[in-house]
Amino acid sequence: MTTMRRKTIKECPECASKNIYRNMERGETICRDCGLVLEDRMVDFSQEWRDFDDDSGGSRRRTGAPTSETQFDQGLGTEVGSTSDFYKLGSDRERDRFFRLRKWNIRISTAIERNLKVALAELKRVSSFLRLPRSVEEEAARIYRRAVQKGLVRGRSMESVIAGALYAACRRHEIPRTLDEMGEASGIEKKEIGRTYRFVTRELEISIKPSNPADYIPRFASALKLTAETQSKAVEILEMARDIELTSGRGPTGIAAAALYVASLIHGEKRTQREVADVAGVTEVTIRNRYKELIKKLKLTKQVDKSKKK
DNA sequence: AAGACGAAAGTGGTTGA
DNA sequence: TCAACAACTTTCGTCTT
Repeated sequence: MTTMRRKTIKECPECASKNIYRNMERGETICRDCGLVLEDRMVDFSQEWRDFDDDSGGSRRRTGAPTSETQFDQGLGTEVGSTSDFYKLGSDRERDRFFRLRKWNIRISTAIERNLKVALAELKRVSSFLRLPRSVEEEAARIYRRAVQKGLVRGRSMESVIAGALYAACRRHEIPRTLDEMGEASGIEKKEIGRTYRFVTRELEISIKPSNPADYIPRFASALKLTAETQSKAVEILEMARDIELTSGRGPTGIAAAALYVASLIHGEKRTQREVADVAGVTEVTIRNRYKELIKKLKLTKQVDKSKKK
């Protein structure tokens, strides 16, 4: 069996710098010199764990596969006997008992577990589409499992609960995806995802901090091919904005987009409002509104004008 | 001609009586 | 349960580069 491994990058293809920073949690690899996000959107073809049935197993096999939230039974399924055990049994009574138990066990398991199996396959599909790290995937699976146990899926589609769980997991790990992205990946309308997300987090009492606009910056900046300086300028702007309470109550993506827009103006690598709006999933109007507030309240007018004259 | 700007009306969600 | 409300969107006409 061949296993495709993710190539380890040692040097930045853009500027040949070796100053590479790898953030496993976020699934991102970033060049510290030019700010290029190297692996953010790379496909992970690697196997999640080794196939224990292959012929290289044998002597190396000590325990089973690691337990995992994304295996429908945590990889520790039980089955009462197998039909070959049947012949080891003595009396008729023992045989009766054996079959009864076996039948029941299968009946109980299948309903719930078959659902979980399908659900977790869907979860994996969506999460790999979005290139989410395993930690987030596991968290989402944990949330989904609890939702099923509490009967929260009833009256809702399985897919929307999956999407909601993933959205929540991303937020908890501070690598938020927008509802638009989640919608695109899952094929569920973003309204619906938002609804189930709120419902599930409320019912399961999962508390989630309001997301920090700065969490969106690396991804947006990378999509717009902005330099590291512009990116850190945007973060700087966000910090200033937060200090004077410009950020509360506003949609975090809009603020992040506006900060990036302003930063791109200041650093003379201008992007149109349209371009920034598209990657951030907001409208130009929202960017304009946030942008006006920013330059007014933060007195950035001079900086923007200065770079215009160049 | 493209981009930026701003007014006006509409949408979906939250809040408080 | 309903109405007021804030944030954001859509649409469109006008100004600027």
